[in-house]
Amino acid sequence: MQTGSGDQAARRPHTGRRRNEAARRAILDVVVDLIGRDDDAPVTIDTIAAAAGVGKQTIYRWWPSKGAVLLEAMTERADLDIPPPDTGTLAGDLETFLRATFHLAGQATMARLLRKVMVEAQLDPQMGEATRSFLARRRSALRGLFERAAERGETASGTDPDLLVDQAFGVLWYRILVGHAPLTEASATELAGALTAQAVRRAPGEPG
Amino acid sequence: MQTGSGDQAARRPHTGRRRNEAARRAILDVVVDLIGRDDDAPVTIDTIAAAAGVGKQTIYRWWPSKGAVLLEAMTERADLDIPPPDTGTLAGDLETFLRATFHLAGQATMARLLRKVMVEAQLDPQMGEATRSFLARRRSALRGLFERAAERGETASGTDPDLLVDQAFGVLWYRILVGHAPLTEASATELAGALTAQAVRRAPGEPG
DNA sequence: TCATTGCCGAGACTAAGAGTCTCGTCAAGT
DNA sequence: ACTTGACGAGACTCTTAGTCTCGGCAATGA
Repeated sequence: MQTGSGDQAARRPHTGRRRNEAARRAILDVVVDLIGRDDDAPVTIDTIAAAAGVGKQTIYRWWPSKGAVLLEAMTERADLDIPPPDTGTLAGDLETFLRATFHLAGQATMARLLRKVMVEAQLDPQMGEATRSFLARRRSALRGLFERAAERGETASGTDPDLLVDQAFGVLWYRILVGHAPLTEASATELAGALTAQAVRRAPGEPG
Repeated sequence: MQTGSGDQAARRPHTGRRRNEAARRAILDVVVDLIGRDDDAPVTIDTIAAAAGVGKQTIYRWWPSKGAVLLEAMTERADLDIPPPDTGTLAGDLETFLRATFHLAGQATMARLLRKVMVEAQLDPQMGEATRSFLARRRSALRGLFERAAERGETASGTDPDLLVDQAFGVLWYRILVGHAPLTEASATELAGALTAQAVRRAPGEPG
């Protein structure tokens, strides 16, 4: 997500008062705090601004929409907390990655944040694009695990890594949005095992 | 979704003007028509009422919210168009079911309808419950295929049908909501093959 | 046939929330 | 000191869901 109108800095040197980084942090932190509360307090621009001790215009100076603020709060945490693992085997990599992912996304606050971001992505095309781009990074991280396994000769040819990736993130998002089943780390492990087998499985007659 | 206040009929015989079934049909049809249009015309209660030639109150007399109308329009089509198949093998059943499901959900109008319903489900707890209940029916239909295969002794013990089901619908919803990849029938077939193998796979040492 | 009941279309109205605009203030550069 | 632009505050517009009210009309029962 673009952070404000920094492009005019290219034309002339900056003068005047500088942006308040503390306000930026307060806004992002307040979003997570408000969403995390048990009472279903409304997370509106007004409540965010009030709780952060900030004017509404300060929010819109830094982000193009409310959804963009939510997305950045989410992105900060997701990109930080789930680095791609390297255990040496596909099974190990997958289990590590999926357990960490399910653990993070399964926390109540994060789950609610994800839901809200996905809603905004459906409502506003610009948010849709930004969200798609974030999710592409996550998919790419997971696909990398399969590709590395392929380079090691660990997987069968002809398996479609994109489908494997969508099966994994599909379960995650489907459960978060529908809420019929929790995102447990046990299910992450089970899923990792299934996807490993799916990637490794040989076509009939293919040498192993 | 409950259809209006029919419960007072239990107390005394109905008198007065009856509900207009034509208006009900017009409303549901107009919703699909509006959503299907290429121009992203707003699908609001006002535009629905106007296009259906109906007063807004008539909509709210029959449905508790706008989301409920969308959900019913969706439900009508989904329950109708995807009967559980019975080809005799898990592989055949799965492929038939998933191809039909992906085909229906992959149509532009249906996909947009699904997106809107999912958004409403996130925004309104009552809609969340109603949507969850619809999706539970779809999951149950798919899980039935696995359970029948298990009764035939076709699948391995210890595979979790709920995870298999969530992988299938997960891919569907993830792709619909994120929009990074289309829902092709080819991918349905590939997914059916993968899930079949997952269900049939034997644990090491388990007799086949 | 005629009164009662309750749905009908129409549209005014309320409430909530996203995003804009303005104002007086304050801080960073020149 | 002066200029520039971010700051908090809050009034304002706009959209949209949902409610309320009205006169009209259709089905029932006496």
